[in-house]
Amino acid sequence: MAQIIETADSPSELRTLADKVCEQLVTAIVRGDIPPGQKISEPELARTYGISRGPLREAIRHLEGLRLVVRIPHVGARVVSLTPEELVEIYRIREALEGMACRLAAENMSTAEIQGLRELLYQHEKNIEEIDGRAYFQKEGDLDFHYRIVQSSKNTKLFELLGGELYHLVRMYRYQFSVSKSRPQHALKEHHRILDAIEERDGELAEMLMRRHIGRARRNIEERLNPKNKEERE
Amino acid sequence: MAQIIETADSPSELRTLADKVCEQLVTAIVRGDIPPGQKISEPELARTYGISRGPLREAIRHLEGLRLVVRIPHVGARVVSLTPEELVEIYRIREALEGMACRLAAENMSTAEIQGLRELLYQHEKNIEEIDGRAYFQKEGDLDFHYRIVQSSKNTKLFELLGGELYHLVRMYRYQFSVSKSRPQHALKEHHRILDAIEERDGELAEMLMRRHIGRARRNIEERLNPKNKEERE
DNA sequence: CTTTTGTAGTATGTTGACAGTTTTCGTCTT
DNA sequence: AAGACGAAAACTGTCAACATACTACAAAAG
Repeated sequence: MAQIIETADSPSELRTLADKVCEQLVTAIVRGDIPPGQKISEPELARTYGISRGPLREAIRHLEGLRLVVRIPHVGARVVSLTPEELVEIYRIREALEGMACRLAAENMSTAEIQGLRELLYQHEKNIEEIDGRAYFQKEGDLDFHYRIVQSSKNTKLFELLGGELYHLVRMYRYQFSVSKSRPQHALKEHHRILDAIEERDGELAEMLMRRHIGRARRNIEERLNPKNKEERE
Repeated sequence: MAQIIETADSPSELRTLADKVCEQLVTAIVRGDIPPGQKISEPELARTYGISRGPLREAIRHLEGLRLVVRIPHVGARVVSLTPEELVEIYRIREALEGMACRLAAENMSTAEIQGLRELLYQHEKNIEEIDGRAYFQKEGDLDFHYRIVQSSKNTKLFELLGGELYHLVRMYRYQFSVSKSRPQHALKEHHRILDAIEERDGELAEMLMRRHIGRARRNIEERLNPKNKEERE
């Protein structure tokens, strides 16, 4: 019995049941509590969250738009199961989009935002040392950095796109494939370099570094998929 | 009394009312039949389409995901009214994304697809001569070209993104601001050049040409917004 | 005359029930 | 024993009614 949990921001009463349930479902799917490929049973979920099927169906329709579920008329909805190929596709898109976001961030990010982001990185550093590595930084911390940069690009449409469906899908991947021990210290160093470029208002460099950064992550994934053809990677 | 009109593909019966109405509403909004900023009255629309509010609400939820309407809890949904700034933002995103799509298309497009696309361009040429210019080409024809290239990039996620929400928003802009006499012949020539590069499998050049092509369109928009500061554009 | 407040009206949010389709399971046939 | 047919159960799609929140208008107070 999951029940609807009120989230910090947004004054609870002012949001519809569908909105609240949708948010619950997003986190449930992203965290893998509802595993990929699983059928979404309307009656069951309605009982679980203690609501009727009306709002639930609206929530599912929204999840469909977020590409988190796939719906077939008269059959039902299933949680998406990302193929490795699709994941690589998403990383290619991130390469292009976040590269651009980084360039814009270098132009538009306020000094206060830069300082705040630097502090976030220091915090990440501490977390890595403390827990000797992986969990927090891997799962959400890293994405915080990227999220903030996109936010600071001041391109609202870009933020909607990357902060919306793509963001959720990448988060989902992080939890599911449990990114394991993939170079947290190295990534953190790259984050610092990117922020350096932004601080110096060098948009061109910032874009390049971000593209490289994400490109490396993509190649990391590709390698894990086809461990054989290593000779092909540059 | 609009009634639900059956579309060619997809066997009517196999789709839900919500899906059909959603499609109807998309075209109605894109074409401006429901003008930007207009309130979406559930009872009124339900009467109009002869359905109940249940499926209609699901359709609206989907439109919200497509960024075609903005919804406020307990208040209602309104058709988005794109600000010129947002439009420029979208064109910046297209620049990055379609540039990438073009490079991928140069790598992955089949010769049959290339030939089909070339024929489409010849058809556009004829249309421009016949009707002395504007309407068809401006409104939908041009986007067909871009749509097909994205399709031929063989990156399904990219196609979902550009062929989904962004595509509808750009289409909407075309109808609303009625792009007027903005260089159809010139654009067509650029299309041919882009296709040339794709045919020669020169991804780098194809990407550059596409970025320029969209960039010009963006500057075109920017100029119309701020006709004063012309000196700023490069 | 402007502002405020209360009430009526309307729209949104939610529910439960009904209709039609799909899936499942048991039985019968080959 | 394996497959096909058929009936029952479960689920999705749709609807109409109820509850609640907002909106608008009018009357009263400053």
